[in-house]
Amino acid sequence: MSEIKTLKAIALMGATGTGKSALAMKVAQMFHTCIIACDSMQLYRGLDIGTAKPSAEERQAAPHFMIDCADLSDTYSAARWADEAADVIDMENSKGNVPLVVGGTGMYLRALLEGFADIPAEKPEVREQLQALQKEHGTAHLHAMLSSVDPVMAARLHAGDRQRIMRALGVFQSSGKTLSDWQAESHSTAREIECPVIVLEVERGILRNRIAERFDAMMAAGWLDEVRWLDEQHLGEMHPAVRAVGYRQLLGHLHGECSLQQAVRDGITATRRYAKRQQTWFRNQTPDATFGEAEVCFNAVYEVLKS
RNA sequence: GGCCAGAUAGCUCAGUCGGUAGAGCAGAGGACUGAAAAUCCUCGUGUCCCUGGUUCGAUUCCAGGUCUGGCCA
Repeated sequence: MSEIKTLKAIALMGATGTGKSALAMKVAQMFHTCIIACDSMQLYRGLDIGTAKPSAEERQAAPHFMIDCADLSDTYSAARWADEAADVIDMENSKGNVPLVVGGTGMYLRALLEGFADIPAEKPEVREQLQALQKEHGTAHLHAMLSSVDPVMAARLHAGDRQRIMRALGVFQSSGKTLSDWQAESHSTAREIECPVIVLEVERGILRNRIAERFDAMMAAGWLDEVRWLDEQHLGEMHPAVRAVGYRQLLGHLHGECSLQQAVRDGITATRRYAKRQQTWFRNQTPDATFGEAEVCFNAVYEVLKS
């Protein structure tokens, strides 16, 4: 039994394109601390340009964690990220550092701060069967299945929400216990952590322009070659990387579904919608956070780190 | 200059046999407990181009005008 210690970190979150990484770099250098990427895509090796991954120089200027820590063949999850991030925080704390958790993946931060129910992994063959069923009979059929097995969860989920429905069925068929029971009964993996959350906000209209400009810059930097490489990995359509914003649209073009120009346009739109979803998340799921523009966020981080 | 076809939501268009109109996309808001850059839910009043005519009533029919395409000169 290790003694219970309180982890200390500070989270700087924000939608894609808000400039949180640049702000985090500045603060990390100023206080000689490290950055833990809270990003579900930057952790994959090979996805560089399209994920706006920090450059080698930037990673040298300030230590970064949870970047390039997985192969594309790995299956990552919020819980796994949270466990590994917590280890990094622990290690850095013991060196006297308060790490900056920086990114836009809200659920990963939630997993770190609140923990998840301790549910055993789903069996891969169960998942495959469910996917086949979904393809053949549709999502509503799976929802009906869930209703007979876990009515509590079924009532909570919309009949079209295939991802969550498949998760709920997968957990039940793998463990013999319903997801709602797991979530209600199981002890949480929550750890002791002290981590103020600061959310960098940028006015929607400005963010929209920035997203378009950045998308073009990524194209100019050779993003399409990266997507060609990704295509050659033959990951299958369920892999997170091939469904990621921008990658998905550019893959569509490579598969002859539309012109490059159209793929870029659709990719920009998809990125904007993603940013909007992130803003909705932070606005409503992290109500205790400090919200503001760069200066407000800098001051908030400064107040925490100077002590 | 002449002829033809258009002109309806931010965009592409449907429709109203004359009773003031609706889809897709875009956009906005929301949900979110191990794929989350995912997955899903909700939201449609707009001088129906302008002016006049017919009519109880015109966005719809008629005439003229303006603009945009196409064809002919």
